Amino acid sequence: MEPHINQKSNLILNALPSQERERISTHLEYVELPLGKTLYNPEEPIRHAYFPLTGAVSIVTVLRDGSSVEAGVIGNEGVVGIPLVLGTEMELNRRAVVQIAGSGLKLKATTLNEEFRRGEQLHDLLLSYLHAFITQLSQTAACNRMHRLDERLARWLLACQDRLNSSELQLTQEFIAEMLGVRRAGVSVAAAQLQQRGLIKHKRGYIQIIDRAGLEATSCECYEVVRQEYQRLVENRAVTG
Amino acid sequence: MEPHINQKSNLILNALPSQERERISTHLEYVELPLGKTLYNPEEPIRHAYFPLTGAVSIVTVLRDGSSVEAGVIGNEGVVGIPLVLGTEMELNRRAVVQIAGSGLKLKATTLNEEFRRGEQLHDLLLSYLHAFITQLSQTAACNRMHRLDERLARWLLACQDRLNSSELQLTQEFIAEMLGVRRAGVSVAAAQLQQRGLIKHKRGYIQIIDRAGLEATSCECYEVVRQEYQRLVENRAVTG
DNA sequence: TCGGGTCTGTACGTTTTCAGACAAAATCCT
DNA sequence: AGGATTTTGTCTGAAAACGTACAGACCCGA
Repeated sequence: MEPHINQKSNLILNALPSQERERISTHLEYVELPLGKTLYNPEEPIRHAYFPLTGAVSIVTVLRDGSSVEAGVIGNEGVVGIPLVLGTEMELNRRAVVQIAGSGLKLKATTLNEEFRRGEQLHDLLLSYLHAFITQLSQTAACNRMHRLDERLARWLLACQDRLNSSELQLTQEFIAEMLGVRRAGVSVAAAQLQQRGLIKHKRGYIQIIDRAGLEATSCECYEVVRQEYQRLVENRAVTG
Repeated sequence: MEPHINQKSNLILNALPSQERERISTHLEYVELPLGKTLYNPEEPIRHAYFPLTGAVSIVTVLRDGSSVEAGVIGNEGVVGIPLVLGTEMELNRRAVVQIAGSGLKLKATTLNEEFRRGEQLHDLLLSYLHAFITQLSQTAACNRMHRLDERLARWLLACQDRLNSSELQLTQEFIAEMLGVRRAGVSVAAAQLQQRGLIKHKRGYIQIIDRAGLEATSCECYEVVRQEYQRLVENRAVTG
């Protein structure tokens, strides 16, 4: 159902042919990804790419008034630091921040670039992943405009759980509000509503998903569309690649 | 100020070294891009890439209820059909539709792919352009959530004018509403407000920009952020590349 | 165990946008 | 010129989310 759950490995690295993977492995360094850690900021050079093993990293657009809105999420199905292979080492408007604590493997910017430019399997896998990420971005752009908060919250919780091994999330409403680009009080109301319908249970700094099917029914279509695209482009390749 | 205005050439093709450009040129076919023409639909194979010379193409996310929201715009600074080089020949959730009538050069999907995979200059230029496009998507995602309609309308009109040789746009409020993901009546009110402040003049199916500086002041920051990124990544390369 | 900091639930009036509708104006076609 | 069609301006009441505020609940460290 959710193939990228419960795997303590990175799907992109996994899909590499053994020779390529072994060569790259010698450059990989294990890192913890604690909640809230910033992997890069707008206008700062990106020094490493991160291949998450567990947990999730949020890519958020930062506005001039300091507010921020999540544009996409990256878990073990992807990699943080795509700009490095696109020929630039920074982003003007985005921050990468750990949303669910976990761990990953990091690779120096220059090494990633060299490997990418060899034009072997990593090259194609990254581009394929990128397409799925772009689908996520464009779907989120529409979602932010058209869908109600409760639908978007349900979508967001589902996407979180996909990157998690359990149904329990350690997140404050304040953090969620910043991701969804709404008031904290708004999240409070929406969460209460989901709980009242028996879909989640929540207390201070904690949300547990009780009824996943129910959440999927409440969520806007965006969850499903994005999931489908990742499955088509990343997970299938990970098997056949 | 707006280097990609007033050039009847495509910046990506322009930036190619002469040998590469000549080789590719033999495969290019001139096409008109009439207002409203659909270049591809969700879940349909993309058969050609389009390098606009004049006019602009809108990439819109299509939702299940048939409504749509613009995710990004592509003019002579870019190319329509990026998925082709990312290893897939379709998009699940997006449509490409001509927003400002013009013309372009089209290239068969397979040819683009072959050229891309040679790993020469086209490869790098497309990826560089892609990064700027991603910046546009992520900025729009935040913009759709955080900014008021009048600010977004101003932003949108500016982006249109950048792809145009004149200050006059042939567009109905209905069309604009669909791009911005709002009601037609909302656009009517917002446009009246901009006109009352002397920034634009509009009548049936027509908008003229009167005070560009004023529009820039009214627009949200998103216009400027995206413009800057295109300048950094595409236009500078077009000169030095 | 007590106090300070953090997090949550809830309230208020306000702003923005919505849905739907209708008539006036502009344009097109014959 | 006349009628049909398209486009626009405006109206109504309603929904959603806003900014702000405050008190209660919870948690942690001294």
